[in-house]
Amino acid sequence: MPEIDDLKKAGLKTTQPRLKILAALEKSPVRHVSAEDVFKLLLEEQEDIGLATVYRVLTQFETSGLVIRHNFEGGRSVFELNDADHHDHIVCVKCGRVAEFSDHDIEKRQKKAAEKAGFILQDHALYLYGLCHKCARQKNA
Amino acid sequence: MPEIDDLKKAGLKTTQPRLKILAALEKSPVRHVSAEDVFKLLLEEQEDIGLATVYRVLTQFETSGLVIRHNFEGGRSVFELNDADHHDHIVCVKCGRVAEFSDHDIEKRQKKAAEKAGFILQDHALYLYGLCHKCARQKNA
DNA sequence: GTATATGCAAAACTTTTGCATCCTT
DNA sequence: AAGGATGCAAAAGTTTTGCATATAC
Repeated sequence: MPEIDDLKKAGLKTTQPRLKILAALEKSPVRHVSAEDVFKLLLEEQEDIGLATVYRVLTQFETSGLVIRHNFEGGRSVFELNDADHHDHIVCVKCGRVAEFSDHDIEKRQKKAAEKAGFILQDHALYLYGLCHKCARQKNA
Repeated sequence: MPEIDDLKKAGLKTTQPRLKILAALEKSPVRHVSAEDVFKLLLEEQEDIGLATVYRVLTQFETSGLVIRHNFEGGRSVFELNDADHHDHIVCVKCGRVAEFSDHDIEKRQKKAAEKAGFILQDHALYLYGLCHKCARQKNA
């Protein structure tokens, strides 16, 4: 059970809710999910885990580096598993689909820009917004 | 009164609340403000404008391009006047100070990345998070 | 005068928290 | 057994909305 090791490494007690939430993130058909989404995924599998717990656990996961929290447009947080490979995101403004990309040069330039502004860079969020090819085709609706 | 022209150009009726809110954004000592911040600025000047109106007007301003809405970490939206010069932001995770920068190369690479992913780029948000020089100095507190 | 905008209060949403109970070690 | 985790419900924070009244053109 690799999930147990993940939790231990994160310094978290291996409880049922935490295991289930981690499994839900892994099994989810969509990689980027809100707390509500996770809650619903668990409901579908008859797992009786409260929404408050989902929020608490996702926040702990974020703190321990297991997941990444995003603040896309729309007000609510979305989460994704933190695989070691860093990447940025492009979100379709019409259908919400999320694609990922990464660009080493952009990263380098970000660090430089931070230094120039007198900051020690700790983190960054780069979100592109646009129309995915499917939505671009159907201008209507 | 240049503000009147701004509103007309934006296709908005020139009402007192809209003028006052626009003026507040211009006069604000801090460039990046939340709806609540605008509301308080107006209160200080004895302007009796409801918070709901502030939200409505800021959203209209966003739609018409007069202001830009940001979703920094922390859950609530912050707004800034949309001066023609585009720039990105770096936010101090400790004191909340916001600095601005711009990098033409990053912009170019964003457009390319979007194309590569099959998207038509419409907008982007690049937020850097770190410690400003003041907060980096005082590691305590 | 007519359509639109505003204020107020209530509602809608997302996220957090207090507290009694349950689970992990 | 002891401390931390969970569930529930209530609260807190932000943003939206319904509706009567006021304002701009």
